[in-house]
Amino acid sequence: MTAADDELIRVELAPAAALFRSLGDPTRLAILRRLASQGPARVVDLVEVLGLAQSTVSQHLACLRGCGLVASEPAGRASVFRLAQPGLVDVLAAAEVVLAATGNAVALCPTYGCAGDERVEDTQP
Amino acid sequence: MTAADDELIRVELAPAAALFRSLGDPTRLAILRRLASQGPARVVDLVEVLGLAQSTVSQHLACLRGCGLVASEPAGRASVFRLAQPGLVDVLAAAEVVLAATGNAVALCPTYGCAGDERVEDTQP
DNA sequence: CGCTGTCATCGTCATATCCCGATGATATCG
DNA sequence: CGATATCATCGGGATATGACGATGACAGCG
Repeated sequence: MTAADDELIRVELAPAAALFRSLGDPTRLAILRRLASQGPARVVDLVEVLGLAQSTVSQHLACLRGCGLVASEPAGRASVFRLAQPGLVDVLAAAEVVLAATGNAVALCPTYGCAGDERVEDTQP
Repeated sequence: MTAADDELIRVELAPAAALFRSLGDPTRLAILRRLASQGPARVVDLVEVLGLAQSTVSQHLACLRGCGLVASEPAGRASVFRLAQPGLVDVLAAAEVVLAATGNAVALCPTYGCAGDERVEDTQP
């Protein structure tokens, strides 16, 4: 019974995990916040803001579009991307609440995805 | 100007990205949901539910504890883990709303973290 | 009609992530 | 006191992830 539950649990949680994983990259998160706060943007605008290669930004946008989180419309010879899920701002807001409660302890985790390499100077050097 | 903004953006978003990344693993997500729905649990209980090695579960718990998402108390020769951030349930709930809106399109993403390897047979073969 | 600007895709590489088995620490029971 | 149960940590290996440059497709400008 538990042997079957193991996989059932994973399958059940896979979509949620995939969503959070999409949000778990600083680049994609920056894209979403930019689209949420300043409205639609072109790829070249995001390239300017992010300071990454155009191919990198395009690939992240393809990921977000594939997940249904953003949508694109052709505009002239460019593509304009916009948020496709208004509910995302609620997710981000709820996350901000948790972050405020934890301080920035989230940056202290030494293992497993918790950005263990960032400097976390809470006190002055 | 943008050159400086690049890093500022990453630093600003790093904690949020780390939080989402913690939530972006099926195993950690299963742990959190279990703790949220059924209350505190010991490591051995989670091992039973997840069907993974004890060292694996312990490491995930160390990650979650390091991030301040769960807390542990010694109880006899065991450790009892519980949710440390009630706000997490709001994050999960907001995510469920987005998932319902996207269907399970989130599982279709061919690249970048969106679980592109899961089978997504919407139509019969 | 040729040219330029914008975007998508491909292949590759360095690194991070995740899982495991083995080992050590600590507390309870007989 | 010795034995056992429970957990934390270490080191390693297979895979996923994210970045880049190069190339191709497509629309608009001169």
